Amino acid sequence: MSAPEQKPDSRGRLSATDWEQAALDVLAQGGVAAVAVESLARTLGVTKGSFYWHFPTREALLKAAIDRWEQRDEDQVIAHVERIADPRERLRELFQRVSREVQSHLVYAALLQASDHPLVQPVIERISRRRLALLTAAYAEAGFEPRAAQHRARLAYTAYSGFLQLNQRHGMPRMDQEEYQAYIDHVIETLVPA
Amino acid sequence: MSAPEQKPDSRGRLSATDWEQAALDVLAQGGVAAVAVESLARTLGVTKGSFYWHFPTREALLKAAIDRWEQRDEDQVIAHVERIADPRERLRELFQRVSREVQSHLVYAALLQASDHPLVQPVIERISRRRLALLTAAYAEAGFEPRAAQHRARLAYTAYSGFLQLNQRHGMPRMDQEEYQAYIDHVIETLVPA
DNA sequence: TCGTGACCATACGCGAAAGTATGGAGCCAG
DNA sequence: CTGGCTCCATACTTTCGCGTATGGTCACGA
Repeated sequence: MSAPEQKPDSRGRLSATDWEQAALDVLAQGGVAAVAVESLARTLGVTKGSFYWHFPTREALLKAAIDRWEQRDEDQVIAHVERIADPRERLRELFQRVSREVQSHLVYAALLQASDHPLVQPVIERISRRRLALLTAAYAEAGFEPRAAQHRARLAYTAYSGFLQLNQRHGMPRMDQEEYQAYIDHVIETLVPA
Repeated sequence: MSAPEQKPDSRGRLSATDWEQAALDVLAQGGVAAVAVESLARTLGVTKGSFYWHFPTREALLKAAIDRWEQRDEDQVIAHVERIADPRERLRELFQRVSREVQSHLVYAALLQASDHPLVQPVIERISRRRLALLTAAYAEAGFEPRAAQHRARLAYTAYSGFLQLNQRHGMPRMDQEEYQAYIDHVIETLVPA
């Protein structure tokens, strides 16, 4: 999580990938605004001169990092989850993954916070559609009418995204593991047909 | 919504209240970042010189505007809603108010987006606690076990806040009035005991 | 060894937005 | 009519973060 780097090339030299990874780290914690080149450079132990060799602009880094995240984490989660047949299990797995794989969801929460940014707006829209479609299909498959499936999917998704929002920095007495599990169970019990 | 101002004093002179109101307007649409003094000054037809007479700093305006909003809208909504006896009606009324009184909820959505800001963080935390307590009490009153009431309240609140997030600028094919109503009905049907 | 290219440091320019200094126009009490 | 108070304009300084210009170092192949 906080290790120096992975490919020490020969002696401290960095690659574009290193910058993208570092960008994702600070993005998960400080939001989009925290992805600043001079700040990142200090974190990586170099100066701006390095950055502008690898990337033409800050936006380029942001885009590269987000694309990287979307491919690596997001697609992987979708692919894994959509293999589960039972929709009840599918929803459970989705919410369970919020506790494990914290990093990925922190990035998503950060992107949600900055959904007005012209660069993340299409990403959020894309992911929202995909996840909503996933949930809608699951509910339809579980016997819901098309209209009801859509509504229930929207409810589940907004509950998920609102949950991420609440468990951000702003207070809200951090739930412990036990209460969290109990909450997840309650959600599944409420949003998934018996 | 876009009227010049309400208290033209004698000839164009502004008061601190005018600035706060204008700040809330742009806050609802452009978020916290949109509350800039020179931009606001242009909107009001004056210059920065005016602003820094009424307020010592930009943060002061932000705080005053948010406080104003919290007292005027938030407290009023809470007071009105908590008078309703039936929790089913209480929840329905809460979600219904998202369509009417758009302005107030837009401000809340904007504040949610900027929940990392040191000035809005305590506000969000305060409001979240209050609304969660309201919902928890309602569910408890409706016969839920204390633990279940807390969970259901959390689910309802996160669904609400996530819903606000989805209906921001970022795409998501704007629901029309009919579909919106159908969705609300579905939510109530799902989250409120028969 | 030489030189070329990858990677980085240093120093600067620049634009946006906050905040400051100061003066001016209008109104009201005396 | 005059002094003072309120509200605002103009011009300036400061800060911060992006981006640029330019040169330096180290490795590696010919």
